[in-house]
Amino acid sequence: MKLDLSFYQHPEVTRVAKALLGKVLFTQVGGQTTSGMIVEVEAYSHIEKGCHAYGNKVTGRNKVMFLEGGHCYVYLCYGIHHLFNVVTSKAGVGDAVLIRALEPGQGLDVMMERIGATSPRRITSGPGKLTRAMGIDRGLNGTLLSGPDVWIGDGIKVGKGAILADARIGIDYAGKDAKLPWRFSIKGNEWVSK
DNA sequence: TAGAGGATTGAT
DNA sequence: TCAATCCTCTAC
Repeated sequence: MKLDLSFYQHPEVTRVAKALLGKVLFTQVGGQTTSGMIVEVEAYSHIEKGCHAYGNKVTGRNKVMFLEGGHCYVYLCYGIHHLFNVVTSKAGVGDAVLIRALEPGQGLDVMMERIGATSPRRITSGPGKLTRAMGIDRGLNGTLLSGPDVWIGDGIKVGKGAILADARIGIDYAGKDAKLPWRFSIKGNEWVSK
């Protein structure tokens, strides 16, 4: 069951980020269907420096972030890794949630083959790896999560007490905004990134 | 048009 | 701790 696009259009990006924990991300790429439960996310809002949309600056790369909630924002980092984000809020705002880790579900053998792993352990534990495992690349940038290629479905319910909030990773350049506790994960889940 | 740097990862 | 690796943004 795909989530309704209104799910993503809530004005508080941190609330959508927490609500995404326990949901299941599906992709259908190259005729192969893969899925994984979301266990770790980070929220990014246009009001803070860690975000590509900071200062309402629209560029060729980040323009997808200013579409309405429910779009995919996929971009290349360090020339090597694709990172997968879900745009939230209304059109013109510039908020998004980065998916950092999944617990593998359907299509395990396909994901292992894409990573080149022989064991399912840690094949989706990190934002760059999960996109490779799921077959996500920039061809999906700007697509809608209600489409046939990538979507998010209902999963398990994660209670407030089971959510761990921490500082985000790899954005030291953002100054004090780097300390915002906007990384959310499912407490004790073994698939969370290290 | 050139130069710098990045929401990462895996090897040293 | 550091290199891989290339796209994006900024400054000239």
